[in-house]
Amino acid sequence: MKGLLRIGDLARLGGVSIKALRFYDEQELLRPDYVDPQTGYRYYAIEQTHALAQITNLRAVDFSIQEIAALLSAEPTASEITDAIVDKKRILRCEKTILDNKLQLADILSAIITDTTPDNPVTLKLRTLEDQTFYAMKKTVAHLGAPVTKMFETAEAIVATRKARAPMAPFLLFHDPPTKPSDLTLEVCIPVDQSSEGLMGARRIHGGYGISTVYKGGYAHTAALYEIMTKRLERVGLAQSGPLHEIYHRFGADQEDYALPAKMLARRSGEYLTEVLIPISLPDKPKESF
Amino acid sequence: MKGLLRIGDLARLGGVSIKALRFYDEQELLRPDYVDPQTGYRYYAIEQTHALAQITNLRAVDFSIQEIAALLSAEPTASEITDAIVDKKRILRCEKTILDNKLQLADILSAIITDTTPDNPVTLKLRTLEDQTFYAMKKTVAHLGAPVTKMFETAEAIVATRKARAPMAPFLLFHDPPTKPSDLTLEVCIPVDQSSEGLMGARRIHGGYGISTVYKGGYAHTAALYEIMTKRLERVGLAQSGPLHEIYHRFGADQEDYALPAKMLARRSGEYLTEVLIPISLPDKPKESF
DNA sequence: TTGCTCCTCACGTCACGTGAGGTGGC
DNA sequence: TTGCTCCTCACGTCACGTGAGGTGGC
Repeated sequence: MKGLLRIGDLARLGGVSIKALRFYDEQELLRPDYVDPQTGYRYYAIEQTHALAQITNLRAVDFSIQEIAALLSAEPTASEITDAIVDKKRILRCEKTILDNKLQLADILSAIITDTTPDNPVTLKLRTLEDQTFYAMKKTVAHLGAPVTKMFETAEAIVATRKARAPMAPFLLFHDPPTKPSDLTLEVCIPVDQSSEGLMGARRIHGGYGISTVYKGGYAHTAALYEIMTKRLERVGLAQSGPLHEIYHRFGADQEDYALPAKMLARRSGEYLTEVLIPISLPDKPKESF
Repeated sequence: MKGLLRIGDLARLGGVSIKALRFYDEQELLRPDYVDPQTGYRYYAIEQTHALAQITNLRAVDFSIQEIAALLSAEPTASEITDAIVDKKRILRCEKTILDNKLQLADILSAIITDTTPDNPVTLKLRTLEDQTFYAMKKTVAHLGAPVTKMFETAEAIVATRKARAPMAPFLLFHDPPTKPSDLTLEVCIPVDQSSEGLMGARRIHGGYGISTVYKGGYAHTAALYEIMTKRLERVGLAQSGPLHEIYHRFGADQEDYALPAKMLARRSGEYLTEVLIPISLPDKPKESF
């Protein structure tokens, strides 16, 4: 095969591995100019260094093999390729933001861990909060307990009549510290289907980060945990960026017509499962989608 | 199983999938508190939410399952964990730099592609240059041709006597534009083993980026290609950051005692394979190792 | 009882890398 | 002829996701 390159020659010229070339062949991305039917040896023309360069150029900026195949098989114009590169740059910037967020979370995690002492062993969890749609009812009440239960019953009943309940835990937003003795402004939140965004009173929370911890038993613990957590945030230099969330993963409810999954309910308060969550802000917000 | 969580409960509380929990079980990272021998059902204690939080916290900052298993199985102190996080941050920063480089390369690639016209169809290849050790001989010669051949012969012979030849293509650095009519300062470079760094005249190039193209045939093309490439760099706003490289992938050589692989050699100049490479600089340098 | 939860396989992901075991080419 | 190159399987990577097909639990 005079004038043709063997696979190893092209690999060296193109700065790729032989295995990569065999893979590109298999993927029909770069077929050899000639394959010896006897031996299976692949032979490439010198001009194929340019085809290979196109592939490696795009690989160098994170195009996948599939993307390259789709792009190049259509005999693209220069602007079609540069448009694709613009799209790819957007993705690369998203990935940078994700890394930035991880670096921030790493600092937060370090701080939290360093601050964990034997007399303060609560394991705090970094939480990523998803976007969420819920039905909200906000009120200022004299105290916790019965008035809040009433609010939840009313809210759940309203959502139930709309058949809009999403099977997620309901939660309570504290617009005042839970240690405040009276006139607490609270917001009862019932997750609803995304399709119910038009529902009166429906609200949407956008994603973010928080730290949280879960406990079992009656609600007496929340105030104490909140104090521990806010003190740690202070020591660690983190700012609370929103209202305290109390999330009811398992709780008591008398009425059966709420359309709640049975596993969310407990008969005795000793079986309750409650998450205490404090939102925190990172300087850069995560991009949620590519 | 009173008081224990089923896998779905823990998944919801921890914000992970059931599949993830089964995987952590299989990896012996988080075993259920109890497994029903009849049904295989996994049951978890509520305290395991904290163990799960440790895992998800580390996962959130890019620790692998193996790393987490190794770290947590040793009952680490707080500072052992934070040390590991510091290491991980270094890696995350490296990955950010890599993304930055890709973004830069994307701009360069766009510019190169946009600048490709029918009367200027040379496919330029983005090249990543590896660190390389070579034997270098620098001289100012009156013209190309015989004096350069002589330099290569001398250099190859010296390297051959040391048995230090690395099986890579030799190359020539142009410290003047190849279009200069006389008194060209050139540097002949013969790749040697890394172990030969102490060799007299051995030099090391550090990695970087370049653009290059390969051609077949006699050396008459280099000057013209250099002109085309530098003009394109100018139009595109890129700065040449080092001497032109002429890399001899397949070339003529009379003597047999150079210890060169036969496949590097050609009998007729029509069979020569030569790469013309211009180094370019990116604002940020790549980190070569983690 | 029905529907929901859980179970265990088995396979897919992405772009090759790493052998194993065997043959072709100069 | 020897050593180098090349060939084709087959398997591994990483942390699960996606079914298939079947059973347990309230």
